[in-house]
Amino acid sequence: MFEANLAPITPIQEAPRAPGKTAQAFKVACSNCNLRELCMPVGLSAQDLQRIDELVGSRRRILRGENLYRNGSVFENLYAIRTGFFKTSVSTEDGRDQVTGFQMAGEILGLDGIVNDRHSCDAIALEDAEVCLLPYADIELLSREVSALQHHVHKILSREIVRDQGVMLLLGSMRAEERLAAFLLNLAQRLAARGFSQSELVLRMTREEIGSYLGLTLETVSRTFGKFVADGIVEVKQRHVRILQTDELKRMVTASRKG
Amino acid sequence: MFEANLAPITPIQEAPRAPGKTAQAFKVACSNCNLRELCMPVGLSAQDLQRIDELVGSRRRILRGENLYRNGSVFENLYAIRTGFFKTSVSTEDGRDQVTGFQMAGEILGLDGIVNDRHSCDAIALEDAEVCLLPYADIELLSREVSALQHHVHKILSREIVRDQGVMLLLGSMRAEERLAAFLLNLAQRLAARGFSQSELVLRMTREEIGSYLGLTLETVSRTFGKFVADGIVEVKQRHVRILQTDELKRMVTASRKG
DNA sequence: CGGGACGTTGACGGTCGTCAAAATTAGTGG
DNA sequence: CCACTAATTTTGACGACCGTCAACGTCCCG
Repeated sequence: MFEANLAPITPIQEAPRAPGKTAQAFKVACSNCNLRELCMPVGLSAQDLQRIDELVGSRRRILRGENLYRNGSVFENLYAIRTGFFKTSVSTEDGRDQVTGFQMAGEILGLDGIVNDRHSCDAIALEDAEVCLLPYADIELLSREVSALQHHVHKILSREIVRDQGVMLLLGSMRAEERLAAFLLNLAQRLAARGFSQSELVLRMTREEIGSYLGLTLETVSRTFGKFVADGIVEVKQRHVRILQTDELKRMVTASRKG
Repeated sequence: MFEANLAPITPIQEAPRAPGKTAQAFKVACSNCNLRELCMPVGLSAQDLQRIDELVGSRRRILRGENLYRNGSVFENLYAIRTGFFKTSVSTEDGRDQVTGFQMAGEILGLDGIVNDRHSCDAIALEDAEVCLLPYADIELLSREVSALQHHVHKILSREIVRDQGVMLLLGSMRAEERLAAFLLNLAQRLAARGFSQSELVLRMTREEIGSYLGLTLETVSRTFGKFVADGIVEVKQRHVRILQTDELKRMVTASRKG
């Protein structure tokens, strides 16, 4: 509903790594990346692909709870998520804050920074993560020469705008049950597009973060989960959710309030 | 709060026109347009400016109530508003709908269409309007050569994303009074940036459209206006609004719910 | 094992949605 | 220019939904 449909790709495989050993500084290569179909334009020539390989500067690891960037910090890069899970949130001086999205592998972070050369929200890792740095100046340079990249950048920006419209629809016109149903369906769909189960998912965020995203309190989120369980629509064990009746969730989102 | 601050420019002057006479097909010239500072990159060379002049195809008049484009229609152009006032709204099959924004002179419409080659919302004129057509294919072509244009397009897209974040904050965490206060301040600020009065404004939209935008019912909007009037914060005569205490409106938006 | 973060559940009340009716304005055609 | 109808706005009464506050339970990690 909020994201464009993505063709399923092979599940993400993390290279096994000896415990305690620091991550090797792999040379980044989009051409080999199994997230390529999510991040990159399709139908590139081998030559263009290589130039984009060179564009991607390096990777950065972010630990759970750390900021990838902060509201007000200088904007220099876009970030492609390789592994891990993020939230973005905006806040006001007086402490009100609002989660504006949850981002997973293959999605792009940092688009908010372009307009003012500074970021306008916080991006925080909800689990240990790794991102590819995409220096914005290089993107502009290269997309002047590779029109497929140019168009792809425009699409990524436009997709975010369309996603935001969906969130506004949710926040402006849905009730608690509809919001949570839409949230679960959206997560499940995006995970499925990455090769994960369509019906089984692990929430990476707290009830409070879900509530902030959906414009609800954590108590309402908890109670609504409870109602779904009582109705046999989902099973919930802490952050593990199994969707039993996808169609019922869809019906809730689609059903008009007045009908 | 939602839009970047814009330097005030001279008020918009419509060329006087004999009644009943159809609008002349003016040759568009951005270089002479008094909205230039809103639409266009700054610091262009005369040569680049001329090339952008040529990019702008033609103008189109939209009558009040007509669609500039519809959800699902093919995306071909961006639109720069020359005169008039628009709303954009998304809707679901079941009839739920949500106003996602109100747009005025100097602002750009159509960004949602880039990602899927089709528009994902409706854009409807709230008063008779005139827009400049910006063929998207030409924008891509030219912005490969004029880097200032390229960057400007990115900024416009990014600005919309930041604006949307602000709307999410509003819808997700503010109460009725705070929402309406933020709405009025935002309108007043944007009008002031166009050379209009900061304190006196004419609403181009119904209470229902305001409500849809703010995630409220039209009754709540009406009642909240009534409360503002009773408190001496604004004067309201139908769609004419005079802001008497800007600082009080600001206080309402800034004040934490919990404080 | 203990402390803290997180989640659940209950009671209560406020905000705002719903329904209804009246008032005011805008729009249309004679 | 006026009458008539539709659209918009206002106002009231009522109650549902969900926020608030509080207490308790559970999980995780050092």
